Parts: sequence; structure tokens; C-alpha cells
Amino acid sequence: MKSAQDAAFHGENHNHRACMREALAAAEALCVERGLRLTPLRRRVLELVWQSHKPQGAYDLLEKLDSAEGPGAKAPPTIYRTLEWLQEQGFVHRIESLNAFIGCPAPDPASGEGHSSQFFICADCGVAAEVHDNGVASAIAEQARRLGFAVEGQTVEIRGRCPGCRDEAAK
Amino acid sequence: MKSAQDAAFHGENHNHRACMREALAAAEALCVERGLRLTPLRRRVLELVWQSHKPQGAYDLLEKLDSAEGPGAKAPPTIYRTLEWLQEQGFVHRIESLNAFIGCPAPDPASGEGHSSQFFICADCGVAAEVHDNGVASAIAEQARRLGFAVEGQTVEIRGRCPGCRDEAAK
DNA sequence: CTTCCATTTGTTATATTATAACATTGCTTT
DNA sequence: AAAGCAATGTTATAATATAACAAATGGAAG
Repeated sequence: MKSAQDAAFHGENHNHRACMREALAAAEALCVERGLRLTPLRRRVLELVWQSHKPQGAYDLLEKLDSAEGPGAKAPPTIYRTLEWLQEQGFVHRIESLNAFIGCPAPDPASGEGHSSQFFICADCGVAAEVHDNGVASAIAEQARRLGFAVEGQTVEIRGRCPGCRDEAAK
Repeated sequence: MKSAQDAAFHGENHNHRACMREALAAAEALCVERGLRLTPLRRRVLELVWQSHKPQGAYDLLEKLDSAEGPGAKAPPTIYRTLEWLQEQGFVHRIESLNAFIGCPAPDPASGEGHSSQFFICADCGVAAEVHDNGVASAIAEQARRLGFAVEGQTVEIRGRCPGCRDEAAK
């Protein structure tokens, strides 16, 4: 299962350029489909979010956004508004336990499982893997049913150590 | 199952005074057992956290703490430090998606299931129910195994509507 | 009992994260 | 071109959190 693990945490032979290109293309396609405007600013921020598989803070992204035009070029509302829109479109997720943002690899409702994703976040390298596990989702749904609780949204964030960093640590 | 649901969300005939007394007693007992000091400040903050089953922000708690001695009596580090200690002891949990804190009804390792709790949080009334669902825990553990991921901690927070608020909304 | 040490609490300042409110720009439709 | 609307810019401030150091408190050792 080595390759599947690496796939999730983008180890070894991960072609990130292609990975990012795909994500951007998917977002573009969905915007066309939905009649929405992926403006230069929005596209730029989405690219920044996708620069890595590590959740990034709003101010980190803002700084990178500024780096073209010099510091202080943009103010916080710019980045927060843009991130909010990207989240609404499902292009980006917020990681609550880190106050940070990460690109969604499956924003398409057809391929994704609604909005029940789980994140496995490496405390060591910072990389986060998004998965859509039916077992987790249905266990939560079942517990909700027992409680008479109507689920509207979920935050499932697992902190720990990814395969690569475990290997490192074991040395 | 009406009563079990009410139990989780403390509806109807919930004796909160007794509920809080139990929690404080449990904390006291564990401190004795562990040789730790449940100082007046720590006790006071734990009481404040237990004033309701709604997660409360650090500054809300600070304000209540101040209310005895007048505003500004205590500074933020006081409340954050105290909450940190209470968390370390397992007396209090942090709700990441709300930046807020709530009392743990089962801080005793013997009765609790380690640290794998899930929170069902009503977006309407604000009440949060902590549960320890083995199904959820094992589904997460299984997925982690598949990913080769070593779990260190979990954040499982389900937003939605509690039974009581569903009934209200249905009127 | 008193000196010493460690823990706890207090205090000041500041960092980090986020939003409210209003101004401006720039399409798009007419 | 003018109106209307979505998007972005700007200013100010709110809300959340921590660093660093000072004081005091409470046991333990002598």
C-alpha cells in the first residue's frame, strides 16, 4: 500500500505542477458551468493556496499576494473575502484547528461526497491529506440519528504523523 | 429514545446544579489522586465553564471572572493559562470551530475512552454534547491505518441542530 | 520557623486572526 | 452614456492569543 499512502501525502514522485494545474482547471470548469467569475484575484489566491499541500494562514497568503506589488499592497479583507468565495465554491477548505486554508482536490459535487471530508494533518511536515471515508461519515450519521441531531456540517481533523515523517522519526 | 436524546442535550428535566457539582467533585478527586492543586482560580474558572453546556470564549470567561472584582481585574494570560491547565488535566475541551471551551463530563481516564471524543454542536441554541462513539473512533483508526498515519489527536465537531431546536423549528 | 525553591498568579505589551463599514472600480445592460 | 451590480480597495477596529518578565504564594529542607 506504499503508493496509496504516498499518494495521500504526496511523497516521493508527486508531480505537483500537474496537481496544481488540474485543480485550477477543475475550478475553471466549474465556474463556467456555474456562470461564476474566476477573476484574476481569485485565480491568483487559488494558485497560492495550491502552492503546497500544507494549510496556509490567511496572512501568509496575503503576504504572498503582496509580494508581487510590494508589502501592504492588499489589506486583510481582500484575502478573507476571496477565501470565503473560494470556500463557498468548494475550491478551498478551512482547517479549523490551524486557522488555515487548503485547496480541495475534489471540488466537483459529482466526484466528491457532498461535504463530508476528513483531514489527516501531519504535525511534523504540515501536510494535510483530505479523504472522503464512508465509514467515518456513516458512523457520524448513525450517532447523529441516535441523538436526534440534524447534521449540517462536519469538522473532522486528525492530527498525527504521516508515513514519511514516521519513517524519518524511526531512524 | 427521547430521554437519551434529552440527556445528551440537557433538555427538559436536567438538574444542572447537580451536573455541575458532579463535575467539580470529579475534578477535585482527580487532583487529589494526581497530587495536583485545584487552586481557587482554577476552581473558579472550571465553575464558569460549567455554568452552561454551551462552549464559551476565553474573553467571555474572563469577563465573568472579572465581574466579581470589577472590569479589567484580570488580564488575558490569566484565563488562557488556567484553561490550558484545565485542558491538560482533561477537565475542559477546546472547540476548535468556535474558539471556545466546554467542560468535560468524563475527565476520568477510567470512565472516558482516552481522548477520542466527538462533539455535536447545535447551531441554534449553542449547546454542545460530547460523546465517545466507538464507531467513529474505529472508522478513523481504520482510515489512519490505511494511510499509514499515526494518530496523535482528533478534532471531531459536528455542527447541526439538536432535537429540541428541531422541534422548535418544525412548529 | 525561616530560608529556599518551585509553582502559580499578576502585569504589560504585543502578536495573530478576522470583520465592519464605506469608497471606488469596472463590467453589463439598457 | 447612465444605471445597476458585482468585485475590489481602504480604513479602522474587533476578537483571539501569547511572550516576557515581575510578584506572591505555598510547601519542603534545613
